[in-house]
Amino acid sequence: MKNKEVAELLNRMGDLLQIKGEIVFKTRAYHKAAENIEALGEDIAELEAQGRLSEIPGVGAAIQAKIQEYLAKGKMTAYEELTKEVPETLLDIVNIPTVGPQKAKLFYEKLNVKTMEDLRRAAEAGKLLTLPGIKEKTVENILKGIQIVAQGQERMNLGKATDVAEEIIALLKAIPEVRRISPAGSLRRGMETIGDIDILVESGHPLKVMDAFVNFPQVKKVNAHGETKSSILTKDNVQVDLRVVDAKSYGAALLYFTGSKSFNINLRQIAIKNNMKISEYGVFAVTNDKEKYLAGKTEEECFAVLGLACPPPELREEFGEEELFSGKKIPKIVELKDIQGELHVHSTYSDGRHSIAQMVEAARRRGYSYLAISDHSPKLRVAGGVSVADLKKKKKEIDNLNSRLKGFRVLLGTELEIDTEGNLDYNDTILKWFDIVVASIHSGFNQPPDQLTKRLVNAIEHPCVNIIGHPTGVHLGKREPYQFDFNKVCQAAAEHNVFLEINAFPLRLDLNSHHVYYARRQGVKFAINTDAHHIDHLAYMKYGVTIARRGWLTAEDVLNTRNVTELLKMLKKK
DNA sequence: GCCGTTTTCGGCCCGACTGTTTTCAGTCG
Repeated sequence: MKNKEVAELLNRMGDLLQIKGEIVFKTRAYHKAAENIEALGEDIAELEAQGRLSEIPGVGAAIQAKIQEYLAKGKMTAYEELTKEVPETLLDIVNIPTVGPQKAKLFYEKLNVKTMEDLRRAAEAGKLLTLPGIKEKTVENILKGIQIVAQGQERMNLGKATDVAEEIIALLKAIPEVRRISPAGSLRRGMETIGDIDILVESGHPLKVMDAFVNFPQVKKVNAHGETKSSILTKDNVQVDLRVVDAKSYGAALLYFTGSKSFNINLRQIAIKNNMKISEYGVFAVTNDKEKYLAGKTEEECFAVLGLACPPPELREEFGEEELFSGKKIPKIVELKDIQGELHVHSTYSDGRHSIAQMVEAARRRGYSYLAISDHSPKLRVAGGVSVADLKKKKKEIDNLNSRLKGFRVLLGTELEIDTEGNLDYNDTILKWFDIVVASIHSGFNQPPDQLTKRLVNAIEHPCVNIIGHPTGVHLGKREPYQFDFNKVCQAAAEHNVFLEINAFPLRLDLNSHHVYYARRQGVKFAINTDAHHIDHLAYMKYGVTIARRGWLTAEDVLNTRNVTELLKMLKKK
């Protein structure tokens, strides 16, 4: 799919136009079109082939022609022309915190600064100070900004962000002046990766809360310290932004700071159509330039005056927008308490840290009624794949446990290796011993997409395979997903009643929410598993449920919301 | 450059913080 490439190019074009000094609405049009293309569930080349490019919101005649040229010839003349006027390297400069298009333009035009290195030298030589509106403090911030970019501040996964946020929130809660408190931003929406952490507090004494916040022991650096908004960098380089508002604005502020950006813009437009205005301070009726406060104490109240139901934060994303603002009732999406068991965990039979009995005990403590112990198969040597001889022992151990346990069922599972040729580990006779088979790829990530697609589809078509484990192989921030035809895999999975896994391990979160949203519309069903290698990992289930919610899944769409009888019946449907 | 239930022109989301000014521009979310 060329969607990402096209979006990237349009984004760059928007940025360059901004530096060039084009009107903001024109540059915004490029960014808007890029956003919509990135959120597209379909292949943009496919849309073009069907003559449906103009159906993409924000794509009009001019941008459409540019996309067509790029898809046909692999280049965009307008972009190439533009880079002759505005050097591409200025995009790196805009990326520096505190430096935006205006300053980049100024530095380029007055000092011929083209690269980040040029800028650093100009700043250190004091040349920037000769420019209007630039004094020592600005130069200092630019140099700091360059350093931050050089360090490369990475996005963290949802698990780490949750841990950091919980620690800070616990400290804030201990301040007597803090009343309501909540995470906001991408963390509250449950995104797979988080850039910085937003926290919202209700308090009548904002200054006291802010002063305490910027003096927490975790703070390495204070970026901003105001009455309603402060921003710090923690010792492990996580940016945390705190906003403090009063009771009558808390709901409106929570709504606003939760986003997404695109969701907020949609809401504001709905407000305008109804002669209202919405900001972080509340929803207001607007008549003859006068504003009257209508709502703001809670999110529900704000949505209600706009005539809308309050959507769960996980749904407030661009890719579900059409469905969200269609006026149709929002379905009841899956919750953590719907989960009745897990189907992909490891034990000491392969590379898990705990015995089957210990894993089962931990699962029972979580209120589950079943657990499939799905250890690796022999071909994955590094993970101690289970030999056939050990498998017999394992089966006996599980049978013994089941004869003793009441109201709980241990299932014999396997995480079955799909080898580089697309063959499965264990022969068909042995595969029939398992209650459940999770087939996964752990090798040959760099094969051509066709080959990877073939391996996955092969596995799906095998009569014993029930689930495809961590379907894209991504390790967030560490390893790119392997490339394959996701659409073909979805079609095969839907056809053969094979469930795609939402792997809840924070490093993976694979499938991601885009995949889930798209696959659900292809008729795919899912299983949410933690891939636990330790009893503590079972707690990661909440992250998997978050991804499922972001993909608009109901309990119906998820295999392990069923009780064990229904579960086994569904597995037989292959 | 896009878009339309006040439509084919004239709008296009809103506000805080910083650093520079002395009323504001730029950046950020």
